[in-house]
Amino acid sequence: MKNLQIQIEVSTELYCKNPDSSELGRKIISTSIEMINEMGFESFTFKKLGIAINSPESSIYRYFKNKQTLLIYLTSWYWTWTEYRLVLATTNVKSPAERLNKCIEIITQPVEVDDDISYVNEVLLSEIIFSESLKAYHTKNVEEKNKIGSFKSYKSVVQRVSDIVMEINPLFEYPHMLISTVIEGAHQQKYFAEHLPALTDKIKDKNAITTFYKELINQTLNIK
Amino acid sequence: MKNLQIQIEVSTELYCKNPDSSELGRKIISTSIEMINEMGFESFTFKKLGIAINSPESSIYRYFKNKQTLLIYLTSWYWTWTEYRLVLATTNVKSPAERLNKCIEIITQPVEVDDDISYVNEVLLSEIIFSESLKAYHTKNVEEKNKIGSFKSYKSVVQRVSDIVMEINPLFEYPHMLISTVIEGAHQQKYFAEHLPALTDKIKDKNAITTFYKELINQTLNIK
DNA sequence: CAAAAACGATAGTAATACTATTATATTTGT
DNA sequence: ACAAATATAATAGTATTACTATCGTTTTTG
Repeated sequence: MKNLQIQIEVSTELYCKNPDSSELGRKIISTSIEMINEMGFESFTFKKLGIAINSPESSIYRYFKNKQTLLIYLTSWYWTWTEYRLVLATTNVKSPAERLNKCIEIITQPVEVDDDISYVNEVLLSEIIFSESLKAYHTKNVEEKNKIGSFKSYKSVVQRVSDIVMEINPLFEYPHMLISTVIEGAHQQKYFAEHLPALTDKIKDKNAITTFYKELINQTLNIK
Repeated sequence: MKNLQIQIEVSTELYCKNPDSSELGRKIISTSIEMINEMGFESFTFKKLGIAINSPESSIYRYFKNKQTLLIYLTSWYWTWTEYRLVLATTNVKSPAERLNKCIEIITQPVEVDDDISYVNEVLLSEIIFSESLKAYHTKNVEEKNKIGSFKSYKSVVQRVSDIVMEINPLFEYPHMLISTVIEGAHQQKYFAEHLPALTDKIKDKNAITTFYKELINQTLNIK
């Protein structure tokens, strides 16, 4: 059941040629995920990627307009995949509070096991999302990118979890604010723990961040 | 009382030559604040700044090693200044809950009036902090920058507000997480409201974000 | 008023983020 | 099986960015 193959569809606006459609395309995705993880998004370039996969830079440009679009592609893939995970984890769970709890776990924790089937390493990809995804939408051309649907899958995840919040507390005025605060917060806190520990607290166990945001939500929505 | 001049001291590690010490230095600061606001940090370059202030690019490099360091200088200035504002707003307020409330207002709202005395336009600077400051520490060399004290003033603000949280609820385990979540969250929500509204909620009045985070904190700490 | 420091003007470099061209290899429709 | 279409490799080239270096002139300061 765990290993059934699902096909992640990414909006056609996010690539020139679908990387899923060829060997080279898949190599571009899998290798870029590894490289961005190792060197960070700024240091990563198409030239370096070309050398790593033994293809000229110009071939990569046939798949992606530029490296920002590649990052958006990756985040889009991640959030589409994550929405599947949310659906899977919440179907047949009656209690909305329990469903919300499950969702918070999924959105606040990096992925720990790769399914080993596709060319996308989900563990490394989730690391990228946690540490680099905000660079996908913190640019001068956000609105343009947003207009062509670049952030649709992320927004969809926020909407889905917000819907559960509204189910629990229909009078709560800021469900989207709450959920995007939790998602972005969880990413940041992990980053702080690794690089700027003074901005966060001693992480006793690896679930501390999830625990914190669960509590935050339960208190805010008066659950239990 | 409002207009008494305070001298903001920025760590000497953050500049080559103190921009506060010369006409050119002050022009670099005031003009870069305007330009970063207008065009965003990515589009801003020392070459463009040089043209704007009618000085060669190389003169700017005599003050700042590079544009990232300039951004860190600006954020450092802002947080040092903000800590003064926090002190001013909380001295002689006995109730810690009331002090915390005041602090949340200050850290979640952009500045609205400039003191018109110094060469630093605080209104524009706070806009930069809200929309661009995360770029100051989201780089490959964060730890190196952190080691030389680049983020000291930001950490100091987080610490100060966390101390109030601990005063209110000494058993609360995650005061720094809570406060940095609120600061970063407020910045992001403002950005979302402007560029990606689906990730936030209808902002009825301009204090909606502050209201949201005040409530979040009050609920989390069981205040009132 | 002499020495030091700051500034302006100009030039130059390596890296980045692309675009363009053309020959070769591979796929695919019939 | 083969011609046509498509994909890729190889190479070259451009504009911009992020600097560094040099040097003559002005300004400051002890």
